[in-house]
Amino acid sequence: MSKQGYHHGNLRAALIEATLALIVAKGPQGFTLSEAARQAGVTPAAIYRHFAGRDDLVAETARQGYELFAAMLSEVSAEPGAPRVRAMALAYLAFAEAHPGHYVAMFEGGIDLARRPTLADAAGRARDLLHDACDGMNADAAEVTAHVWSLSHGVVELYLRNSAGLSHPPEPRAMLSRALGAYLSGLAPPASQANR
Amino acid sequence: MSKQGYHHGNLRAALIEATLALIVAKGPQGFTLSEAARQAGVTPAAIYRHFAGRDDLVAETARQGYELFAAMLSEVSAEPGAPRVRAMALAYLAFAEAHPGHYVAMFEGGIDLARRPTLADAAGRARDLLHDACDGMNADAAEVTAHVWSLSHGVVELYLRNSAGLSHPPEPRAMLSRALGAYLSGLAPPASQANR
DNA sequence: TGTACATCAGTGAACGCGCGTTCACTGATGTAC
DNA sequence: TGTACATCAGTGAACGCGCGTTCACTGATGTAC
Repeated sequence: MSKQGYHHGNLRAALIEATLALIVAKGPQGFTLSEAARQAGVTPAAIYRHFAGRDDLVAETARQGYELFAAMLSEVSAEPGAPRVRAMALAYLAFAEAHPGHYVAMFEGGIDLARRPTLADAAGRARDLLHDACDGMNADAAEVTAHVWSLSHGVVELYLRNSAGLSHPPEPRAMLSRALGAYLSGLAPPASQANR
Repeated sequence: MSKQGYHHGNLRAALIEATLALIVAKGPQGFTLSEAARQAGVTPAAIYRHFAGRDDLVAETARQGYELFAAMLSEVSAEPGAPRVRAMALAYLAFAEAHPGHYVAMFEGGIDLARRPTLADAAGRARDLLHDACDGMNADAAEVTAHVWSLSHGVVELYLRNSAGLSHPPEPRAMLSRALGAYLSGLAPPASQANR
């Protein structure tokens, strides 16, 4: 279906797919333009018809990751307040689990967000969705956003991707869920308990 | 004081120092054996008198980082319970801030803990200190350890090291402290409020 | 104190490697008439 | 339907580069007597 001769048909998409596979297999550092070309059945030089270079390919992969992530966040349908915040944190974990290549390109790819406006926009859109969900909680929305994102990100890095190096890491989903339970109930004023 | 001729005097220490400086300046990926040798005023081949190779040098740097980190944790003198847990989380942040080279070597250096027993030991010792502090809280100690570590790690990655890519990241110390406040008070049973 | 010698930390040249990128090119596609 | 031609996606060879690692070596240090 691909590779029907001289013209590839959809090299651009094939290269991004190869990038994802290589990043998953060998880490963001093990990723190589030459190998991506090889995997797509094409000469390294062909890549330059579609991307400005190595960084551009990784950045575009990361951008698609942010879009995907934002799409997952916007599909969260839990009722506003604590349930919605919790569902979004779990969506973050689910995203990292379901799309490890995108996740790594986004957070460990070494791409400078500041120098890539379209990437920064996509990242901002995802962050805004979480921020909106955190609005109306019993604290500053920006700070709750930062807390929830930090907690989720830490769980993903240390236990899902296991950079903690544990031989038997805990099940991240239930663990994150309970952490959020404690945090969100602690956010409520001391007298009135739990999340309304 | 160094470089008094043919013999360096303390090449091993100088190489680790160069590794730290390079990792801070160019990221764990930008670190190069050749450049570390250059910075220490020595031929690349000289490195092999002290380390088995590139990975070994980075791993030893990370190991010293874990030792340093454990030392900082063990100096925390806050009273047991919530205050101690909070002080340790803040010590994590302080460590990452004061020793960025060590931190990056430990968590972004791409070293496989499982294949380096001495490294894993050092990491385990640091983790045990946090675990001990979490014992006696109102929940499973291992889980509280994971929660607190995740939260601290997430704050460091996203806001101290700014992989969130924000142009004006929040002040991480106060932010982490408040997150812990909510989490720890949420850990207490609903009726009796706050941390005893 | 002086000399012989073992030890070993560092040299410097060389290696093979795979990388990202460039260049002039060529083959396939699709549009105009 | 057929032919001429512009477009452009891919080729393949080449480049310069810096890397990690090896090797036989040499110069300095320090110990034995």
